[in-house]
Amino acid sequence: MTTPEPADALLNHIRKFIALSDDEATFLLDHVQFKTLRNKDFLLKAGDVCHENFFIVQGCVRMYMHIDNGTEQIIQFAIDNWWMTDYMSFDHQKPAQFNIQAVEPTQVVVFSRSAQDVVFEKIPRLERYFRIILQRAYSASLMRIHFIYNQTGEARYQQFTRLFPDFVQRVPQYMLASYLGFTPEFLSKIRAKKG
Amino acid sequence: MTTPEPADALLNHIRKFIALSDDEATFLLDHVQFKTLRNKDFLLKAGDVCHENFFIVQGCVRMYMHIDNGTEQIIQFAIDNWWMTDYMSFDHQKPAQFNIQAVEPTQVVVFSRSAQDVVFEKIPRLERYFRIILQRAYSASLMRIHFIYNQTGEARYQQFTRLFPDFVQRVPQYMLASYLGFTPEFLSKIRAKKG
DNA sequence: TTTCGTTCTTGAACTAGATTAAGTTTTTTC
DNA sequence: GAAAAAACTTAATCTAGTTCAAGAACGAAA
Repeated sequence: MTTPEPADALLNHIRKFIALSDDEATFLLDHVQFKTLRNKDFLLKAGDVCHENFFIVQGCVRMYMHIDNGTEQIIQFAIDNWWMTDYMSFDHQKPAQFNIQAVEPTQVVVFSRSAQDVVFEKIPRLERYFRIILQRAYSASLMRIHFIYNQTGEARYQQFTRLFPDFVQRVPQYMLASYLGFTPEFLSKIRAKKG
Repeated sequence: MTTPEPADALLNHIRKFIALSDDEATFLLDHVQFKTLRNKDFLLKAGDVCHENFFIVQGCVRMYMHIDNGTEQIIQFAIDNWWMTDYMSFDHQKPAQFNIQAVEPTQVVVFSRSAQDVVFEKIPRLERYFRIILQRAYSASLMRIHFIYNQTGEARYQQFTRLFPDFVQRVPQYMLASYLGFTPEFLSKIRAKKG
């Protein structure tokens, strides 16, 4: 099985939600760029204004923040077919709070704020696509808050490994711990228990 | 100062984000209902399919879930000028996980799923409005996850009272505790410290 | 193969917050 | 305005998860 063309990955995903004529697809593709990232390459650094939205064709990126004690807090991962950006910065064109960085070799589609304005003007239906995407992302993040509040760290880890067994292999454990909201030491302890 | 007409409250809010002609406004208003809730009235009960999105004109509602031990987990509050629904249920037309209930006398605009389909068809620009709203709700909920992970319960309470001093008065403390992710007993302790 | 940096593990001491169980105050209802 | 219900407080005990500190394993580079 071959890796899909980045352009096809994007169009296929959009067409799961809205109809898009060939002309519209061409217009859209004329307004995006394709980019290949190595591990640890940055898409956004905290403090910079975020001018782009990113669609992950293949690979994995993380959104994170530096906190007080010199450590990092991972807010989110994005894998194949997810959009990721710092919407706060993207929307208001103010300095970003978050970093966005590849955690493995990753292919992305880059959709700039200015391109978005042009494309939405020409293809208003595309707003619908993003509305639906955001609706899902939003409700997923509310469910995540629910789980954070009502499950122990251990239960969250078990659930995560059950839902994304392959993904757990792809990122270092300390990143997983940060994403799940506890320390790497505690994750080690959880794993030790069931070996 | 008089309470704004519900219809005006909705139109004013929409017009902060997109242009809306008088004809479009009329068309939209023909497809929504207005509803007045008493304290504890339900907009949605877990298990039912959610067919509506709600705009809070004035008042306050909470979204919550029953959990294992007979207690309740509050996921979200919505006050004036916020939309609230169970997007998971609304989107897929599956049974809702959440309850949505008034916590004080509240006026809402009811925008049904079927009306939404009709209205989006006629006024595609409105998708833009919801896209922007959702973008903000989503990024706010990511920030919330960040704070849950990186601040103590006490710090979250202090921050919340600083940001929404009037709101703290409006809801019972046990609801605030649940929203902030700790027990009512712990909230009592925090408050005792600084009296 | 050695070296260096990064990631992972283990254990002991500690703390934020939960739980349980009364008791008290406030609000609602008849 | 009494009774019942709902909301809040206090204190003792308990635990999930942190912090600190050291060492072990792994991987990349040279």
